Amino acid sequence: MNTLSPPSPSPHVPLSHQLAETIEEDIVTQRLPPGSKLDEVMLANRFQVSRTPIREALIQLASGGFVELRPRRGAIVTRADPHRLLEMFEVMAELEAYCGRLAARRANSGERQALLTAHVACEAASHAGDPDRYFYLNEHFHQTLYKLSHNSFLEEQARQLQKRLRPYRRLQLRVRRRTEQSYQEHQSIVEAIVSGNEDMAAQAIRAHIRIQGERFADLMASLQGG
Amino acid sequence: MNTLSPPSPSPHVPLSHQLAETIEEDIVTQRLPPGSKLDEVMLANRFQVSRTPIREALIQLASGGFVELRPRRGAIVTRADPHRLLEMFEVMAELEAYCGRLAARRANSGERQALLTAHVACEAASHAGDPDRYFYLNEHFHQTLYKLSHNSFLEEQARQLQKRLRPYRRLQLRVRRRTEQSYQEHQSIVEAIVSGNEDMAAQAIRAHIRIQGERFADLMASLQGG
DNA sequence: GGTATTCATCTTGTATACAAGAACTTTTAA
DNA sequence: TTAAAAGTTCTTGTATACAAGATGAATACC
Repeated sequence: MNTLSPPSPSPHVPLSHQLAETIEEDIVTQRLPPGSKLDEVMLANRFQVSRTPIREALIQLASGGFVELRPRRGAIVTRADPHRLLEMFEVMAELEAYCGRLAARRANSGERQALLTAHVACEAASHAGDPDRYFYLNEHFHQTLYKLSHNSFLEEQARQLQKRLRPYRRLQLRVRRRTEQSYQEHQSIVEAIVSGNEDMAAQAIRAHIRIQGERFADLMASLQGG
Repeated sequence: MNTLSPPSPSPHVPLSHQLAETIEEDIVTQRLPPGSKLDEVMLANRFQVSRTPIREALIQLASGGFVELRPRRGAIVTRADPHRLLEMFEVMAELEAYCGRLAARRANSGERQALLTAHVACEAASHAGDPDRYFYLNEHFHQTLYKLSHNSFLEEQARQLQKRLRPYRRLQLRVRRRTEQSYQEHQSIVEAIVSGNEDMAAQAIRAHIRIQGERFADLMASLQGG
């Protein structure tokens, strides 16, 4: 037995894992909208595999909250009702606010610079009102924030929830001048963290995330009413 | 060999789900300690089922963070290193603190009474220094707290993490006079929530949870050193 | 005509079969 | 004696087979 070289991570990735990632991507990008039925045979044919890895992928997705497994009645893409989404945004706001607080406390100068860089990168897309590009850069900005917390578990939790809320956040940016407003909010966040103001960082982030939940609620209400 | 109780017969729930619950219970109660190898054939024999539902259960457990799936090399019970656990306790502290804040803001008088009842129930076990009984009642107290947040998503997240940290919290209560101290801390929490003092509730809970993480770190350090 | 019931079909849940990589054992070379 | 190499066994990953509940259609009944 060789004790010097550590066991290298197996290069082999199970099919079910790859399938889960692919299907999850289809869900968060709305190619598979909430409520879609996920027929095992259909998916098996589509990906040219047997039902076994498909089922295993669906179980992973269910554990992540992306799909709902109804015993003996198949899987559907989770459809979150507005109230549930508000709750999720509430939790997201707290998680991110805590990331910000820790970032303000723990981030070194290089990391603060990285956050600033990620922020500046958003500027052009914001002013141009390019929601797709802004969406991408915005995600990067927030993920940078998570990393600066120096708490990898918190970072993972935040990323997971970010992904889960992705379809609903995406909608927001189509609202008039939302990208510019979002960018302004980022400005306050960056200032607070760079200057090491924990409370201000937490408060700015909380407000930033909450706005999305509330806007979503408004949107849903208007759709109900119209 | 240790007898792991078979899954309870429940016709409409998939086997894999029951198996996952049973195995998870064995993990959080340390009947399957961190690092244990989870051989698929062995588990299949033990539960008198085929490997298929066993594999599906393991995937669910992996998504919940209870086991680690190493491609082509089998599953083991997750062994969290001390640093990781500190991180998890940090996040738990924030989640629960937020539960407490929302509870102080939102709970009605009946709910406040329920919390008080759950608290008082802990008293006898605390003074008797009965860690097992206190552990059970303590979990109920905290779960009541989660419910009072009036945010079911937050409640679920908190319960999940509570379960995941269970093996490590359980250790704490064996420490001398820890049950009494825990009970005292609960006292401050209850007072804050009943009186509707959000900040005090959040702060008291944060401290309460943090102590566990820090005590755990101390314990690990002493084991390392000795 | 509408509703309940029975039967055929389809889909899911579990078991078994087979293929391929990992672990272990034995052999061989220095 | 130690270490590398080869061969064997064992375990996991995927495919297929089969059983049982769910869906839907046709029929019987009011």
